[in-house]
Amino acid sequence: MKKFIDQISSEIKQAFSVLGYNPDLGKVTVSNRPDLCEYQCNGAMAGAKEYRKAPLVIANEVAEKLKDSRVFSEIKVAPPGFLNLKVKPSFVCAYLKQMIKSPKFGLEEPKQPLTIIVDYGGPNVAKPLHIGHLRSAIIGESIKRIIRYAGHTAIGDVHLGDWGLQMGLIIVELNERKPELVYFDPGYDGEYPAEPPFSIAELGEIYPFASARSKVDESYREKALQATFELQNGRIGYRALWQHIMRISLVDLKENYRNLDVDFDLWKGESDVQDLIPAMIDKFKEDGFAYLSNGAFVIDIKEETDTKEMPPGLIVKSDGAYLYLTTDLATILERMKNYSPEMMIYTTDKRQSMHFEQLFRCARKTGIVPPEMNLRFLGFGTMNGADGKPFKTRDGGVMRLEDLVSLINEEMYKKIIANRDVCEDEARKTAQIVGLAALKYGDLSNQAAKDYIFDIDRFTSFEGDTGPYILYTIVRIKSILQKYTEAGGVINKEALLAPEEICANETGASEKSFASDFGDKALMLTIAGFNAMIETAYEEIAPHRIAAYIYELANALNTFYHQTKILTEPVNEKQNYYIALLDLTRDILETCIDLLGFSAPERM
RNA sequence: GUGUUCGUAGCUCAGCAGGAUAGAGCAACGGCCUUCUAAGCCGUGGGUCGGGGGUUCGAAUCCCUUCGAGCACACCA
Repeated sequence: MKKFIDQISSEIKQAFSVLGYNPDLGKVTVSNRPDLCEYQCNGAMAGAKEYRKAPLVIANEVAEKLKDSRVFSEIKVAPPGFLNLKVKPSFVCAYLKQMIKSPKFGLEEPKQPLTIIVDYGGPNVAKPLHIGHLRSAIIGESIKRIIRYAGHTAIGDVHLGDWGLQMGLIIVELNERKPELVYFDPGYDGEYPAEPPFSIAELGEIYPFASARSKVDESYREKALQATFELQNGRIGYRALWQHIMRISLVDLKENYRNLDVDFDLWKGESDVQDLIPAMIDKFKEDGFAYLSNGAFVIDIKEETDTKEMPPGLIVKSDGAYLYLTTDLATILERMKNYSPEMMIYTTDKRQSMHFEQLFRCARKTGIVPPEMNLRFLGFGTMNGADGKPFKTRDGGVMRLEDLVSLINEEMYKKIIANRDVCEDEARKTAQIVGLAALKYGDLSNQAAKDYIFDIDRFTSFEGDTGPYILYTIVRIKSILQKYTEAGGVINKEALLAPEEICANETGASEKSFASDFGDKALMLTIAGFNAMIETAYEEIAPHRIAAYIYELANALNTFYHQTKILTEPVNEKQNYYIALLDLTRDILETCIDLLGFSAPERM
């Protein structure tokens, strides 16, 4: 259904048009002076020059034309030519009723649904997930859900880093520690053991150790590079070892992502496209895109309009090994073949923007994707500690994701038992739900591209613009609705009568006695903006739009809540109306938090 | 050096296809619970939107310039 603001706009546009002005001048925006009006139109000022008339004259003409409008209860002209608008409660109620009947609260389905691949998560196999992986998972998951809600097909791919140097490092380190293992014997031709020669705990410890050593020990690093090369070229013992690493790690990764309520459709990785690479590179050479430079194969991607140096894309290293770019290109090739998507979105740290610029240019230039293909890089900022520097543990190390999650859950648990009388089990469960909301909302309420300060005290606070505050609002609504139905009430979703209709049944009450200028009007208008907000969030791929919206909606609800006694309301029509409004607000809030990737408990 | 992102209240952040008095939250201060969850609501104080130019009737928002910060610049991912 048409957006609320567009419906208002078309009313004004028509007036402009009838008066002989450009209808586009009638565009309406939400007021930035809520003390004066609900919506405003600035078209009279914008059109003054073109029509050589004073803006006030134009504005007055339009206001005169609209004085019997079915939409507006008030149209005022303010110098130098603002049109200040208030909407009739009956008009808003009618809109809300229609929202309730429409799927997705009136969000229109796209004319052409797209297939969009969202590449996020990006964990490296055998490396423990740390907080650096958190943002990719949280943001990507939300984007995927937003795309789906907007009516498109989204395919989430975790895109594992399972084929790079870290594998070589692990192999070399393992060789140092357990040289007797058959995997390292080139002459071995028997079956390899089914049981892995290490535990997940060992694996988690081996990588950081090896990585640190490779940075100070040149020959060690050389060995790791060599092992990486041999793994990629099919050394059978290394492949067997790699299988073990993969199996153990994946179990752990899936567990971690499940705890974050992050879910991937595809568990593809760099290794999955290795078979495609040789042919792909041959084709690049054949077509004249790839050429030899300093012993490596590169693709030139400079463009005439470039104002910066653009290094060529490196496809094959001088030692014959492949790189990030190679694998990513092959991945695009495979995705095109399997899913023919219209768009691909990559959610990684913004420091990789150069890489993606190279990747996208290579893909277009070599024809792997058609020129009109929408390839988007959504780089996010660094998560910093309270000091503004990259977040570290107290002893200066990188914090593990699971440690961070339990830290927050513990904090939540303490607050819950301090404030409410609940049993241990429920407190733990609630802490987990609220903790995840705190974490995700804290992240997603910021613009993704910016760095942000991760402040555990702030995020886990129940006050202000936080996840827990949003959940608290939802729980409040649920509590009232539950009491209402327990007392025998039946929720009638469509009981949204306009105040004048309710007042018709109530002697002596005026429309002003409630609704028109009070909390519930603001609440209704916020609700009416839902579909417009979702459209923006999708177009901008911006979860923080949703966060801002639900904060506004929660505020409107709480204001309404405090000035209205709902369960004790004696007039039936009024109470039904309140209940319907609460019910709708809860539905929308829960829909929105689901798009951000978390949920609300029944009580907290 | 080249490019890029960004400088908004004491702190953390919104607002940026130009609009009226620049908004929230935290922190500070003051009110509101015998009645639907006070983890809430209402209110007060706090800002030359880094500086300087320009475009415009009108700029935090667009353009130029300057200062400051982060990040990236072929054989890691």
